Amino acid sequence: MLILPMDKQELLVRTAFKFFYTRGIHAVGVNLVLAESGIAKKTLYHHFPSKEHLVEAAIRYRDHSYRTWLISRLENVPAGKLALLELFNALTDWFHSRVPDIGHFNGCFFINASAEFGDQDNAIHRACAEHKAGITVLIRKHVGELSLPEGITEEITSLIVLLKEGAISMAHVQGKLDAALEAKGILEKVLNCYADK
Amino acid sequence: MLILPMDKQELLVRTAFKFFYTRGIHAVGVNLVLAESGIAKKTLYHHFPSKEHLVEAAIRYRDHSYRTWLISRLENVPAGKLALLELFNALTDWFHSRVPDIGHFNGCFFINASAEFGDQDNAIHRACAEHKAGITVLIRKHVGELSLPEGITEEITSLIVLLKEGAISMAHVQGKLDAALEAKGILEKVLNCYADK
DNA sequence: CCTTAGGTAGACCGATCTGTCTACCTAAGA
DNA sequence: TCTTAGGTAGACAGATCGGTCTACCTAAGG
Repeated sequence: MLILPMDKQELLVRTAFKFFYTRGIHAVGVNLVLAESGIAKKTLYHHFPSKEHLVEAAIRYRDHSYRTWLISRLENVPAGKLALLELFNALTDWFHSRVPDIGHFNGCFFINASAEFGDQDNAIHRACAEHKAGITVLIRKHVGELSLPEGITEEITSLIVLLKEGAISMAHVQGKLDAALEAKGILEKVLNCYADK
Repeated sequence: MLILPMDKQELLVRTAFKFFYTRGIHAVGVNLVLAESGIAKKTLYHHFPSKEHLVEAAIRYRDHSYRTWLISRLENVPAGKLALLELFNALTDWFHSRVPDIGHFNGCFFINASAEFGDQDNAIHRACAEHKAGITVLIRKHVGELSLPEGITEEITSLIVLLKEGAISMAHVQGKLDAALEAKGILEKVLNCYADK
């Protein structure tokens, strides 16, 4: 019986992500990642030319796992309005750290990383912006299921994205873990408003 | 004629804020702040027992200047709905770096600082949360001018805060500098919805 | 068994981090 | 004018940073 050797590159990325997410990127040195993962520095620099590339890999890793989680949440309810409301249920579970797949809540990794790399031209910042754009596309697709006029579809998409981002901020900065529930209540009301017209 | 000696403590705080805001807190060493301000390290540690205390001073400084700016913006329009919409005009000016008082836009300093100091119990994080709570109080006061039932007042306040935080996130992470205008449009529609009922 | 090639370990490098220390400089009061 | 106290300057210390280098270890092929 052969025990498969752990893929060290993936272990590095997962370990790096865990620390970058919980403690911040500049605050975490590669030595800590190496000590925790039991991997040698030479091996890290064999796989990644610099810490920055490790950070980018951590961002791609989180982008994939977060997106995968969110997609599956939205797929498991009937398309349309219910899926849009489910988004905020999912956020609430995330805020309360009830989603093992994506770990203990510590704000949005992409917002946090953008805060540390504020320059819009920075590769890390750009990767964060692309993640957000991808999530917006996902949301827009679900809004499209409502079969509203295109202008309204865009407007609802904007509203949902703004509410979502706002809820993440309030949950993290102020510890208002039910911010997404507030947002959900508001969204319901507004959707009814649109329906009445 | 006596030339008043520059208050070195204030110069330290202003210089520190400038760098912390534009480059991040962990990414900026005290040596850089000292070199830029021309102040000696001993003087810094005479006024502040540690870098962390300097960071807290920078946060208090920003809290004061930002709050002062926002209050004056909201005071200069008729109370009520116009003031609420003016909030988003002010945000738009901020995002486009058209407000010299508060400098070039680089996201919300308090969100950024919270990202670097994620622990809710951390003094820096708590100071950021208190700033946000203070701004929410300010907004609630203006919503109160609409003389709506208390529940509705709270709901509108939540909506505005969520839209504001969401707009800040989108403006910084994705560079959508007109996010506050989108939010304003949505707010107008929603307020009309409430009025119709 | 021997060779060889490539991944691995961790000592090491110069730079930079926060924070300390001594020596000095200046201004106020006798 | 002399004393004295406190703010100031910047060298310094010890730790840690990102990144490099040499020595080694292991597994495959002849």
